[in-house]
Amino acid sequence: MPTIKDVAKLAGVSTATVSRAMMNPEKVSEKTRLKVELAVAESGFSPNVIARNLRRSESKTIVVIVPDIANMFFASIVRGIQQVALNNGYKVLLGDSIHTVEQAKAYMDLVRSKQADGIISLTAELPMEIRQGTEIPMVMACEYFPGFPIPTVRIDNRGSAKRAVDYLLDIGHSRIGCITGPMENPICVDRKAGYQDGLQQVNIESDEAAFEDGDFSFQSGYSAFMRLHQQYAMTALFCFNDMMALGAMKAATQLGIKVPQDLSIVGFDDLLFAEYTNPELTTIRQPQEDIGKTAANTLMKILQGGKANQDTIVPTQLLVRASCTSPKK
Amino acid sequence: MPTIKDVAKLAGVSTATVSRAMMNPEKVSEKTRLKVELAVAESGFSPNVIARNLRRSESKTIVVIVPDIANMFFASIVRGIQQVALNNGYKVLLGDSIHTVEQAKAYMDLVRSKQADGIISLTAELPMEIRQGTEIPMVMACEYFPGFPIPTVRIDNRGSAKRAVDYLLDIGHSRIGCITGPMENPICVDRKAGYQDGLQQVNIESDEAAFEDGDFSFQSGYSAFMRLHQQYAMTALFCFNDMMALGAMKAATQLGIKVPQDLSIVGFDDLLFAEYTNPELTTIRQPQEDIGKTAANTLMKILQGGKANQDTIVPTQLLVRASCTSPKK
DNA sequence: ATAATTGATGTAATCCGTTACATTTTGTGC
DNA sequence: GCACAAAATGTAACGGATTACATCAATTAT
Repeated sequence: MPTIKDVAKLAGVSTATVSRAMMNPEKVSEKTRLKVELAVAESGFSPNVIARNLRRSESKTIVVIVPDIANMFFASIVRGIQQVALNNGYKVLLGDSIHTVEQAKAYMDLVRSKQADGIISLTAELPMEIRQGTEIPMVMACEYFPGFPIPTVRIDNRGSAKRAVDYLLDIGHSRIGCITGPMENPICVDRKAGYQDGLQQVNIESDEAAFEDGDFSFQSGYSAFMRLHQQYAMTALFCFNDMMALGAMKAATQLGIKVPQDLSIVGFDDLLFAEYTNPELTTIRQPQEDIGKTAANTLMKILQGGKANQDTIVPTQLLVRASCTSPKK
Repeated sequence: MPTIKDVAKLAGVSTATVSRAMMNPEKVSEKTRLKVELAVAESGFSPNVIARNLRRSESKTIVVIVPDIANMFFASIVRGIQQVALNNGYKVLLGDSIHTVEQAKAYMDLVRSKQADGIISLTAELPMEIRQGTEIPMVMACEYFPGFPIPTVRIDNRGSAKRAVDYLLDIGHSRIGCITGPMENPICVDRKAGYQDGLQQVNIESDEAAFEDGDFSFQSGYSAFMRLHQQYAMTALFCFNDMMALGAMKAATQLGIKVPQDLSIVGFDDLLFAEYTNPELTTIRQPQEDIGKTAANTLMKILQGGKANQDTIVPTQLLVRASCTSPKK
């Protein structure tokens, strides 16, 4: 592999001039620029970016921490991040933390060791240290910690959940089951509050028997419904994500409960498959790619030394599809 | 950020000794090792990996090129890769090529510019140059080019497709539609050949009207079935992936065609949701995580200077679920 | 006891661009 | 044609680790 020295020799100039010709073309004369370009082409020179990064002490790389790469919810967000990052000359290192704090910490250390410039975390399962602030340029997306000194990009979880429940109430339901996510997760607390807001508004008392915990997986939705079905008579079900909604739908079908005739189901996220379930799934749409782009833009701003919004809330949308109908009289 | 010099001063030794104490502890005396460790802890030193990489001229990073990160099929493969990479001290840079050769090339350039040591490509949409061999350490997974000098990890597409068709024939079907992928893709050619092998074995003539192309997306499965339904009377359908199978299932349902009573459907891949469709989808299981691990192990071997198997074929499995039944008499 | 070997440590070159500073060239104004 | 400013280019330090080689001390063999 040729180095900048080879190019310099070939072009008959100094390495400094070669560097300038490539980085700040306006700083060299037309003539030498052409000489250099020719020499670059002839030698097939490609700069060693590691050396550049060392000198500049930046890596032009950001790390995205996802708690579970196999969870489809994160895919489109990552794509959004990637687009913005690429446009700004950054690469994206994807880190699957597998829901462990240690892994997340390992990825955060990449910034300390200068291998990455900043982090976008799609999980709140992070080391405690950062609770009291961190020098690491960092943005959280989707998840958050209340009172956390890190910019976030997320949705109005409480309002969105209320929106879903309002819809079910509107079409006549009053006994609405709820499959939550892990309740130590703040966004789940918010969504549960939103669910309760909805009921409260029409003076229905919230019943603890209406809740079952899931962990956002298909499987957990399935088993949560199996439990819920035994403890709570309902005509509608609100799930904290689409995967659990699909799991619940399978469980209901197995139990001979017809969706939507006997049970209306609302999900959350609007994953790609939501339009292809049978029946099609009514859900709260999160603009995943937008969330990714916004988070990436926020991080870019921070990396350029600017101050970023502390919190950006992106809008959601209720998508009414075939999985809901009015309850039978 | 403290550097190795600071640590050296603090420990009262040379930088060389500090470096040795950390990299080859057996090369320094017990006593100095402890001094150094203490100094490292006290100063909070974390080595600048960029500097190390420059000196060593390696980056301990591999790039994974996926054609579409939002396609769930790749998620588990990436996870498998990531596990092996991490165990070997490598980071994973995820590159979404968005089905474009230019993007793929940009990611390949990371190796030339020393930002990455090797590549695992999950797509065959790569620059032509590599057809005649490449110096870049590289492995392809899932996809491949026939007669391509790059190690691959993949399944027996032809045999697996035949297996699916054999099953449908076994349970009594003889008119079997087929939704393919893009036919410029060699794995699609193989699967089509497998389909035809199956029919030929029982002396059924292959009918071009039985085929419709898709592009592996939900949407394309839906529209392909809408077209296919008009041109070919069938009792069973074989789709080249699960997403298209689900799209086709939706189309059939909308047309009043009952699955599996009126139409049996077999997919391909066994994505996570395949068990949760309604009815549950019969499919060919690809061991995605294994494919990822094997590909990563192969690349590791290459990076260590070893010779890797040219091709590794991993086994698939037919998973019989509820989306198939014998045709009505 | 002395030479030879082994082990521990230090010195300084090296990886390859970038960039502050010095120097030379070119250009402008009078 | 001269003085001076501006533009172009060169020289060399620098980033922060690793490592070949040199040096010195301790151990072993003879």
